[in-house]
Amino acid sequence: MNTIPNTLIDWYTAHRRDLPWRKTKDPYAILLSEIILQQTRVDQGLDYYHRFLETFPEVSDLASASEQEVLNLWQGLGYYSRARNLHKAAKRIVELNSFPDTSSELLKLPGVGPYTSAAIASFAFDEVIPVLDGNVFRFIARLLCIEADPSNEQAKKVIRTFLESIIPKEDAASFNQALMEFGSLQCKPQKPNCETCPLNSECIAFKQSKVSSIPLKKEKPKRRKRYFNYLVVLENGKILVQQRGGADIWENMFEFPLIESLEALDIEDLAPLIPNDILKNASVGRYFRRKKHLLSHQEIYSTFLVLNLDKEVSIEGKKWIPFAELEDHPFPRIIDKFLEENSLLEGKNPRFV
DNA sequence: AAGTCGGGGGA
DNA sequence: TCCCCAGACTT
Repeated sequence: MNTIPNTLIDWYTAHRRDLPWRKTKDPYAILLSEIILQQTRVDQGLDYYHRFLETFPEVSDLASASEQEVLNLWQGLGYYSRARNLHKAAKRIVELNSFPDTSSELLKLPGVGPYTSAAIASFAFDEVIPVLDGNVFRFIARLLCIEADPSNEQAKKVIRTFLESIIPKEDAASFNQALMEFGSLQCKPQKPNCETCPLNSECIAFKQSKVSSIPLKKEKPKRRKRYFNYLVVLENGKILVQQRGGADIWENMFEFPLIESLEALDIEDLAPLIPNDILKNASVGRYFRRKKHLLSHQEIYSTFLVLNLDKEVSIEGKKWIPFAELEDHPFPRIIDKFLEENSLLEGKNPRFV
């Protein structure tokens, strides 16, 4: 008889991608990969995984780094609370003197939720527990024809119960890998290849022609519009930056002095809002008009106004850094793009000066 | 239970 | 443009 697990494992053997975190049992490396891959496609996270392992080969290396170093390495990947929590988790593991080796202990680590704790417990410690990520939800929801969206806790419960009833006691890890890989490559979101699917005869959604409508989609929240007017304040090869606070996007990351407004501002509207301690010594340089930057819940319109100072004045809550030290500071993409486009990351004077 | 947290690749 | 990605945390 050909059970679902057997079918999946056979499919996996034939179609699996060669991914680095599948070649190790090191719980730290697996933790790293799982955190990086939260809400992130494999090809987007791959380089970060290698860089983190190279920079911090062991969990103790990560634990003894500064948060700024960790955020700096995470720069560009998004959802930066993952980096801050990963750093906290590493410190916790070092304190514990041993790596948590059960899903329930792993669940206590910051940034480690139901999916990630199950994944690490399964892949690193061979615990018999099913993983339930977006790929698995989609696959099983279609197989059982569960018309719900992925945030539906009741549907997750049904799916978990089903998975627990079929998960093999021996090599549950391969079964879990196969589950996710199948959801990702075969039972994919758009245009799944149902005609050649080895499970189509058992797929209720397929029989009922409901595959394309499962899982249900949640109505997308509207993006809040924000207007970020950045001041690019320069003086003798240095630039003025500040660190962002909490309770907002990009917590603890750096940016230029910011004037946020509820509406789009013209440069005439902006001028009177520039802090006096900056403005009084400044000559106004180039003005970069609005660009749009999309986040999942926000739509940010940015402008950049260059101000050249003739002497370095100290400004409360902000610090001057030489161009060459920009690369040591974690910036959100909106700032990093500006730095790139104007050659500021090369330690030279920017293009517009 | 709903809102918030990034960024990018592909259709 | 829209969709969605190896989700978790806060409110």
